[in-house]
Amino acid sequence: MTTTTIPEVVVLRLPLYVRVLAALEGRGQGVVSSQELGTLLHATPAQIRKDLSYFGRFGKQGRGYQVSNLLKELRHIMGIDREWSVVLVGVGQLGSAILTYGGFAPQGFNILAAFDADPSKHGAAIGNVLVQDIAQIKSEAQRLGVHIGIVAVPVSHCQRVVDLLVDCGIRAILNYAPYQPTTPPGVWVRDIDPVVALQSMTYHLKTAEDQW
Amino acid sequence: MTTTTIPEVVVLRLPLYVRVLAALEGRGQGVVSSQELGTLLHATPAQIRKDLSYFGRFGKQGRGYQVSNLLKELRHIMGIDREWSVVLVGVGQLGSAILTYGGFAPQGFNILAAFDADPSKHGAAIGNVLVQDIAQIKSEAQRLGVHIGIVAVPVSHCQRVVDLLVDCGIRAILNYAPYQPTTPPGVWVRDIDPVVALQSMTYHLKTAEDQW
DNA sequence: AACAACGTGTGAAAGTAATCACGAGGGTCA
DNA sequence: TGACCCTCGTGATTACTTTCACACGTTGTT
Ligand SMILES: NC(=O)c1ccc[n+]([C@@H]2O[C@H](COP(=O)([O-])OP(=O)(O)OC[C@H]3O[C@@H](n4cnc5c(N)ncnc54)[C@H](O)[C@@H]3O)[C@@H](O)[C@H]2O)c1
Ligand SMILES: NC(=O)c1ccc[n+]([C@@H]2O[C@H](COP(=O)([O-])OP(=O)(O)OC[C@H]3O[C@@H](n4cnc5c(N)ncnc54)[C@H](O)[C@@H]3O)[C@@H](O)[C@H]2O)c1
Repeated sequence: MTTTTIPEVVVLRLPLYVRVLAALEGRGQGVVSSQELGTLLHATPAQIRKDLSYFGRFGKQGRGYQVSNLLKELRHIMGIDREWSVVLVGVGQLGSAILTYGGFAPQGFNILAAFDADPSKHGAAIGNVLVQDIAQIKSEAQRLGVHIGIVAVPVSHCQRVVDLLVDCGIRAILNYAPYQPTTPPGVWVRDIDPVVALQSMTYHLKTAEDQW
Repeated sequence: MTTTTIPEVVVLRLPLYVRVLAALEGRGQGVVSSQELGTLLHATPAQIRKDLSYFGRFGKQGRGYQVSNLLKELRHIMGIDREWSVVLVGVGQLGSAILTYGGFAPQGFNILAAFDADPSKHGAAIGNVLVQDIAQIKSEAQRLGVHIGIVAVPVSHCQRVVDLLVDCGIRAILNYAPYQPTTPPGVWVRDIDPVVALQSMTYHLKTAEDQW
């Protein structure tokens, strides 16, 4: 058995592949070439083929890839052909918006519980969940069999909340606080920070301006 | 004049450098070594030094970097020592949340106007801005001298809205729709999609599970 | 003043990732 | 059936990134 370990860049691209394949399927397209996928993904055909070849041989020479089949395979590879249990920590402005956002559940990410440190929020119902005391998180997380945590607390609390989630056995964390928490090996973190995204663009805007 | 072009990976890291330097400054720390920065950024000291060396020689041997000075320099390099004018397109659930989020203005990103296609939203005041008709965007963007656009419309409208922004002369776009729009060269786009972030983690969760 | 400890800046080396380019098949149609 | 056009999968190549390792300046100590 030849288990090559997959480059992380490839793993980061897989969800994008799934996203466009799902769009193609929704549009009723049966077959797609690496050429066409490349155009849709702003990547070269060679990169698409190389990426997919890490996982198997899904295409047919002379034709391309069968959309529905490739989609099914990739979903399985990524582990998104199943449901994942998610908890949210921090039910403020952002946390409330996340709870009412309808984009997670259809993708198999079910936010089963929400926790906050502020007692005045406990018992409130937002989206489909009841806000609970953060002190309850360990027992609840274990009871619910939670896989993933979403962090929406102020920067100053980010690290301690992440530590808490790790202590609950959670090994994947989506972090909205503008801070990179430290985690033990085997715990995955993705940070979302729109300000950082904006700032990496102003560098280019400025640089374009500068060459007068 | 030796103008090496800066690797994009480096540009993407600069905002993170600024973020931790600002925290260090706020905490009153005067000097920092590449070693310590590396720890805070989960990077090697060598990488920090190499990254900074693209832009100049900011450190002092045997000591490290003066926090406030390095911060000032990086802010200037990134073009975030000034104000940027931003418009939002799509004032729905997410768009409204963005308008009321207090995290952009302190970093110099001023959302000056918001546009929506739905007439029933026109005239509404959300955050500090009035929602206007999308038809007005070109004249308004030009009047306001807008640099950056934020897109929060449904996927189906993403490409056309992006095209519109480009037509307004905007060359930096923060896109929240789960779709990668096509843009002409010289236009910068950053996509934010929490689902994609989650999906790239489930791959690892699944893989960890699989090795029983 | 000599020495030790420290930490930068940077070429060189090692490690990753993207692209090239081509053999091998699949599909189509006369 | 065979000629021709497509497009995959992949080793080889090229390009890019990270890490190494050390000369050299700075600070502090005796
Ligand atoms: N990435 C993004 O798109 C984005 C957008 C908005 C806000 N943010 C960030 O998200 C975070 C929250 O922002 P917000 O506007 O919702 O702030 P907020 O103050 O409205 O909400 C924070 C919530 O976290 C709770 N909290 C604090 N410490 C806690 C703890 N230890 N355990 C559990 N709950 C705790 C508070 O009680 C509060 O309800 C901030 O870090 C902010 O910078 C990110
Ligand atoms: N990345 C994220 O964190 C995140 C979170 C939530 C939603 N989203 C995405 O953001 C988008 C908006 O989500 P939402 O929940 O706010 O949806 P929504 O339906 O509440 O809002 C969309 C708004 O866009 C407006 N709109 C549509 N077409 C337009 C056009 N051509 N010009 C101007 N305005 C137009 C609509 O009138 C509506 O007000 C969706 O693509 C969604 O998937 C992303």
